[in-house]
Amino acid sequence: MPTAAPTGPAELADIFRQALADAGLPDREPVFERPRQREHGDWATNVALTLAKPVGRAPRDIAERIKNHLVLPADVDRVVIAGPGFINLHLSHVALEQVVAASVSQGTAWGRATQGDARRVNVEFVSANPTGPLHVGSGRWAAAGDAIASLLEATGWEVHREYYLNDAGNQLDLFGKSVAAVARGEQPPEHGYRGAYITQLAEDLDPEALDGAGQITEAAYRRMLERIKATMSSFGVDFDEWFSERTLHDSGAVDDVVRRLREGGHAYEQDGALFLRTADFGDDKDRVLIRADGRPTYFAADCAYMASKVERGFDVCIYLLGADHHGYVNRLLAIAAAMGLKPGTIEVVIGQLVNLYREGVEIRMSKRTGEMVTFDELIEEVGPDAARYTFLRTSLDVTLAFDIAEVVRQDRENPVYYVQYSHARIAGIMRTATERGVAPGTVDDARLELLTHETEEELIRRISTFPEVVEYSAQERAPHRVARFAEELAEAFHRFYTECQVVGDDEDLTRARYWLCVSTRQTLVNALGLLGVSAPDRM
RNA sequence: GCCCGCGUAGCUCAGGGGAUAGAGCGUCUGCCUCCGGAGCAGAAGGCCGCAGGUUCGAAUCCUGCCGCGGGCACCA
Repeated sequence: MPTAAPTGPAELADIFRQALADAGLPDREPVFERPRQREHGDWATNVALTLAKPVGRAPRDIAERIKNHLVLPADVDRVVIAGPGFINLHLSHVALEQVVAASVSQGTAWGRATQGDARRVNVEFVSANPTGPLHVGSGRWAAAGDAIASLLEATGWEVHREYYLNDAGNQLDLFGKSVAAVARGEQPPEHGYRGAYITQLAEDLDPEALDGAGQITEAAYRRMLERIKATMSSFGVDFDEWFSERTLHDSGAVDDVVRRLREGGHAYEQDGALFLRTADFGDDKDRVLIRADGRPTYFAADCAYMASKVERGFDVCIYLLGADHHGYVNRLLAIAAAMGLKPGTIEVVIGQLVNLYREGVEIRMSKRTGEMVTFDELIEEVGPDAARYTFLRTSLDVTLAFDIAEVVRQDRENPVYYVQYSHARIAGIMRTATERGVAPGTVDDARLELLTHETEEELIRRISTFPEVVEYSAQERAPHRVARFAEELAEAFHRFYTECQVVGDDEDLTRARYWLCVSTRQTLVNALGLLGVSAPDRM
């Protein structure tokens, strides 16, 4: 049984480059892609098309010349010149058998890749102010940040998941004052916090027992933090670190970074305040580090926070921010430039916001009145799997229309169940196989060459693309690619299932199909795992 | 006004410069003596916002315009 991997784009590129040289054609890096149409084979390259102009010959003629000089490995069955001059490669059945064997033997490592020297990446996400419960919008960042982190882990990065806690400054004070006011039976201050959770906090925290507003603030903050942690935990997101802004002030890190920026010549005083020349590095205007009254701004803490990340040894720091914070991108990059960081060290990923609907009717959330659907409530209503999947199947570049009624419905309206159902179905087949006394043997002994039904080959081809999907999704910070892949994989499986009886009279065929099921199940588990969605054996 | 994102089927959305633009939902038609029908097969439904440009080739890249969302503090 073959254990090697099928020929991929990297090997093909080398082979084609050699052919170009042997054919006396100019050197060019051939790009291989997966053709959309099945008839166009497993890999296609347009290299002949790109050479047509410089060489001054028809693309199909060039393709013919390249083809005549190709020295191909055994698992490439056919080379076909098609259309305007594409060179299509068809892999043999042995290549498919290799995929089944490899996915089974690699198990949870299937689809993962390693880097020579594991580089460290900090992924910071959610980081909502601890002045209220997380709202639904934060759910998108929780799901996406966690999935991006998982994707980076799967491609060989050493990943640190981090939540930045704004536990210093005006907003927290205002939050404390709001709770204290309500506890005394007064109205919260103007622009203060209100809503049921404030009332609840005011009732729970006895102002008599707490000496002054400072302690109320502290107690209320602790409660909110615990609630946020509980929410993240119930959603299955596990942060390596809850980084406190206070520590930056208390340790002198803020003063430090301000001093360093000043020494670097990037800061100046005006109107009694200290400004950082962020405009020199692409920002719209310079930003205040130290206010005229001597207090550092939130922006100064941001500088210290970035410095902390770099000092902690991260090669890359990803900030996942909502579109309502996109104005921060340039100033964050400007800080990085002012600190002399290598380009690419700081990377900001922007996600568009979430609009909530119920049965097509938009639910307007108002922070001012405190009326909103909290993330807790959403998880409670739709469950963590459906919530995660819905957040993740759409590109972060698109404003998400999250219809609670649709997501909560446990039927085919929700793609997450379609994917999970395929896994449960496989588990069901496994149970049947056991009941009927099937002895599957090992994948290496199975006669995988029997898997020649069209739906079997399609399923294996789909499985074979999983490592590429993982790599591309990680590189593009695009977890929705994994979700879409899972849907396509589930579809391929359901078609196979409809056409092919797994547990049947033919023992060899039963064993071969059994291992194809194992391969599919492993791929589903690995894909859903990257998204933080469970793969249930029964539904 | 400036900055960011989006505009693709009735709705929600995929689509990595390639070949005949896809899926789910909704609508319509079929498929359960057989491993899970939360499934499968099929039909209908598209000037890919508009106009230019680059390219052998543009839904994809560039420019302009239109529309929608978000952002433009010595708040965080």
